[in-house]
Amino acid sequence: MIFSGKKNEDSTIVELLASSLRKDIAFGTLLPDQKLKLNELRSRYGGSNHSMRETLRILSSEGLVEGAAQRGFRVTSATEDDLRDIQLVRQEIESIALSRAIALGDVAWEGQVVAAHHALQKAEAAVATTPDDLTALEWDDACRAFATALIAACDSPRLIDLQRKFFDQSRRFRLALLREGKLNWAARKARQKTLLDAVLDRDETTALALLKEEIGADLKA
Amino acid sequence: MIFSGKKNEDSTIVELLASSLRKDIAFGTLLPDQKLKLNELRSRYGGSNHSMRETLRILSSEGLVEGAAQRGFRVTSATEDDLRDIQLVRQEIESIALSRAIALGDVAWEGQVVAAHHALQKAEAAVATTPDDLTALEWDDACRAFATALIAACDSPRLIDLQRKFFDQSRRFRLALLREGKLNWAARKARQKTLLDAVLDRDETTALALLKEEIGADLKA
DNA sequence: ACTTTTAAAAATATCCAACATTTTTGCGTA
DNA sequence: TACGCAAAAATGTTGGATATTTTTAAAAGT
Repeated sequence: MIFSGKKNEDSTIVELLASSLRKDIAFGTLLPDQKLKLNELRSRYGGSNHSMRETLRILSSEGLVEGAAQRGFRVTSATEDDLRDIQLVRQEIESIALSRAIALGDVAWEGQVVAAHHALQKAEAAVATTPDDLTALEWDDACRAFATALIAACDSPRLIDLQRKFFDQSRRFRLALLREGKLNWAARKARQKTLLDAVLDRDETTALALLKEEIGADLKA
Repeated sequence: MIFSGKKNEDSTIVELLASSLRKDIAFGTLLPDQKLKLNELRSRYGGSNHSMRETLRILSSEGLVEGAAQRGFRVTSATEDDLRDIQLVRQEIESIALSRAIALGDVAWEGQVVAAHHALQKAEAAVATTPDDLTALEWDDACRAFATALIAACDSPRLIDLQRKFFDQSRRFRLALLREGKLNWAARKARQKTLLDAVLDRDETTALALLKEEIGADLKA
């Protein structure tokens, strides 16, 4: 790989804006329920009003932002109920997908999973010691990569897409837990290892239980 | 209700455009994989450059259209694989939601379901005899309303949203089956009635099995 | 004081016209 | 036939202008 790991696919302005806003929503710079006025956003992030509108449409489709006709956009709220709902959907979607992946996956898939798990271990260790923003982002990405790898072999583009979407919706909550130091690193490490082993053993029942637990622990202290 | 049943919520141009395009995609006026050039669309549906772009972003978030950076938009393809995938996701999502609804629903919910079933019966009878476009649309809406009512009590806004989204993705396929006269009205009627009864009896196992069958039959001849 | 009304300000939604950049197309040449 | 290049087409982006709607603030009436 010549151009290093993190490929910056922001080929258009709108995608660039979307990335910036996504990050700021994840880190809480833009708070839940905050009104997103076009001109304020433009002076902060740049871009024309149309680009910004398009950006907000995109974020809206990702569930990070909500728009109402004639009334503009606001950051999606993040109540206890929202958290529960996201968690529920993630558990269900990823369970279905993981079942299928366990049934369908080949050796190449197993390789992906092992690699993603390895990267995740490193990232967790790193963020546990030095929890700055950049490390946090990399850790969060590693979490996502692991979750994605687990279901990569599910043979359903739409399930994969849903997994991605809901993981992104859960970012805010996970990063908040990290910030508050409420993550149990030892327990996570053990659970992730056990999950990995169950997956490699094609032990569906155990794997699903652990996956649900992992998703739950990811979002609630 | 003063303003009759079908509330036209297209308060903005973009929403209006989106409705038009949605309909044309559902009916196959816009074909799968067809390139959607902004200027062509504008001369056909009206609206400015930006309104049309925003519209396409919306449809894109609904899975009806796909966009690639610098390469514009095209109607989402509709292969056998796509059909299978949509069907799979619908079955899984709606199963989860229906389980929850059966567990959580109250009498008011049962009422909704009964009402939606009744409307569906009428709509199926109507479309079976006079299959013009308008009747077809009303029938399709009744199908959606029934499916929506079934899961309305699932207490998960996101599951409800997913149901809506994937139902809309499946429209094209269902309307195609209708056009080709491949729907078995008698079997549908019987199945829907049995499903209704199972739901009212809170017989989860039977209800789920029938729901999956119904979704399958809805999309494959 | 407390609504209700009204007027002003702000914000959203839309359009037009222009331009830079990228992709696609058509054609001539090796 | 395949290749490369120039022309044409299409996308992405901007700025400015305007209509409409929502929000805010002030004024009026009870």
